[in-house]
Amino acid sequence: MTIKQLRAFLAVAENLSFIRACEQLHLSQPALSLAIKSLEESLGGALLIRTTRSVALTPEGKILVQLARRLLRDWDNAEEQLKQHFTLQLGSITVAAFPSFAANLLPAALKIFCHDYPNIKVTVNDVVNEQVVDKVRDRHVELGVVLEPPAMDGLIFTPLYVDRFIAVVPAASPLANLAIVDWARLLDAPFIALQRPSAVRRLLEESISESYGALPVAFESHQLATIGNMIASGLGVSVVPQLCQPQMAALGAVCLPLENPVIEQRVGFIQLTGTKLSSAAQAMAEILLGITSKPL
Amino acid sequence: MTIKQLRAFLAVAENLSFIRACEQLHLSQPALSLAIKSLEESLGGALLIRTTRSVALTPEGKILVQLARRLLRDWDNAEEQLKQHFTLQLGSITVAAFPSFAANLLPAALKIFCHDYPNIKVTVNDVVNEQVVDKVRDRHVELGVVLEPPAMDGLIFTPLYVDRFIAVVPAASPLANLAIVDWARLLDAPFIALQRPSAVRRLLEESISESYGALPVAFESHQLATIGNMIASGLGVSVVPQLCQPQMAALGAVCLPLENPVIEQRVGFIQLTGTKLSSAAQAMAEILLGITSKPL
DNA sequence: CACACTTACGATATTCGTAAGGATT
DNA sequence: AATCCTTACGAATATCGTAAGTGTG
Repeated sequence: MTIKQLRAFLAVAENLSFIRACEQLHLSQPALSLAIKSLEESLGGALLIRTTRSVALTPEGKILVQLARRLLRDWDNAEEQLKQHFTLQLGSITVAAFPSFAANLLPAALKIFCHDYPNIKVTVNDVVNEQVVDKVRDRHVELGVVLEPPAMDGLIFTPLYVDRFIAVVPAASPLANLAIVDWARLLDAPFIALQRPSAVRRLLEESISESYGALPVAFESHQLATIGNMIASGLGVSVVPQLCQPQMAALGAVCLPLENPVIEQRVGFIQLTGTKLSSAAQAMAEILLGITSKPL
Repeated sequence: MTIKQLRAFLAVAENLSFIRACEQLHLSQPALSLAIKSLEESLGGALLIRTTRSVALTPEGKILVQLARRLLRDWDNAEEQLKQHFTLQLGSITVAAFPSFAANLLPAALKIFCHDYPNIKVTVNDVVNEQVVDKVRDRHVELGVVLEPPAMDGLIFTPLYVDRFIAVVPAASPLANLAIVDWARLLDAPFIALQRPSAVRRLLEESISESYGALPVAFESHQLATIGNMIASGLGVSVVPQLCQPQMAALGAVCLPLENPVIEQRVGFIQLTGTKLSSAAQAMAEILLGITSKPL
């Protein structure tokens, strides 16, 4: 029994005519006749009772009509569903991103994605960098945006751009008018840091420990917005990824290039090795690449 | 997308290996490779990610695995179910028969049928002759056993045997020792008749009205067993189809050939024209023919 | 170099359409 | 005679298996 045979049978059964079924199936009469015959042979009995003037169903044929309707409907639905997944008319993706990316760059990507593929459900996880890696490993998410992590066994990292960290100071600070600031001068002011665990916090500590020892943390918060507000209020200064610049500026803090040392860190997305991204995730990855290829 | 392709895909997906799937499918590697390739092309995207050393599913492939399992299971079930109907391993029939047939000849047929086809459900309707015809017409039953009815538009009648009606008298009756009895002598005794509506009753009245006028009914009952018992008790005599002989004899009544006039009536089964009997009903019909071909 | 999948190609099997046949209205 | 289904047969198509190719461990 094949799909074609079953479609042929159902067409004949519903029309009670070979000729009308032929038109519907775009098939010649003899081909249809043979198809039905071979179906009957494969099932072991007659399905249709043909007189030259009329076509009728045998009792077994009636049973098959019911079965065939359901089988073909399910078949077509499944086929259509999968095609829609490939053509991005249906599906879902889950993405994780570290907080500063999720807050600053991701919304633009999501906007484009939702516009281009309105029928795909997107779930976003805004978690600290290490958890992004974990979630990709655990298959909780298909795609993760991270500050390049040190160990990535079983993961593929695709770089998006290189982030150069920036200093953030109050507008009233004497530093605010400098074209560039260096760490020595920056650390004169009280330092407001992202709370542990945070990849940004860890990076800062690792980067300056050699030259300046421990980070002199005056205030801590998990939230970038809180840190931005604290800086804007003159409570201290901070260092954040470049991509936070718009957010910090919006809160009234001043952003400055930073040197001695310059802190650069690659940002990219990760996926499991050995698995291919779904068409939907692939589309998302391409949008991310498109967004980050433009200068920030 | 074809059944073969889907089976091939599922085999590969479950083995995560083309080679192992080949053995399972009895197919060469290249053929399998091509089958998967054409399936992917027809669906518009990759389902499997092959490195030379391993085979993995794409996200869409995982979706299809779920769909394919269900589709193929349903497909195979349907195919098997229909084959079973044809091989009489599954199915059901409904038969109607007029009461004296249902009581006397049908049980033997049912016994053979149930022995030969234990998995087919049989429903029997024991109703008066006219209702047998109605039930076949209404499609309430597929097969009906009747005393040949006068009008049979839309029905096909297949004769089983010719029934010659017999006289039934008490063992104590002077008639009981005759080799044959005629109506004139029989009607001297009180007549016990089947109650209307009954084809047997109607036949008797039609057959003797010319020679003897109305039937002199002393007692009436719907039940053959009751009539038999009444006769055995000496309350009167009756005339019944020959096929009731065993039942009447078992109740202690004496059966005699009857003449002047001889009443003969064909007994057969009816089915709707334009419809073929189900394999199960066909088998039942053949058993009925077998039983009635032997002398009663 | 051994294994696993893919590509190439000739052979086989199916399926198709045209033409002829048969049966019923 | 007209209609509708079936059978017959040559042609197009699809599928298969053998053999060669490719890439990885």
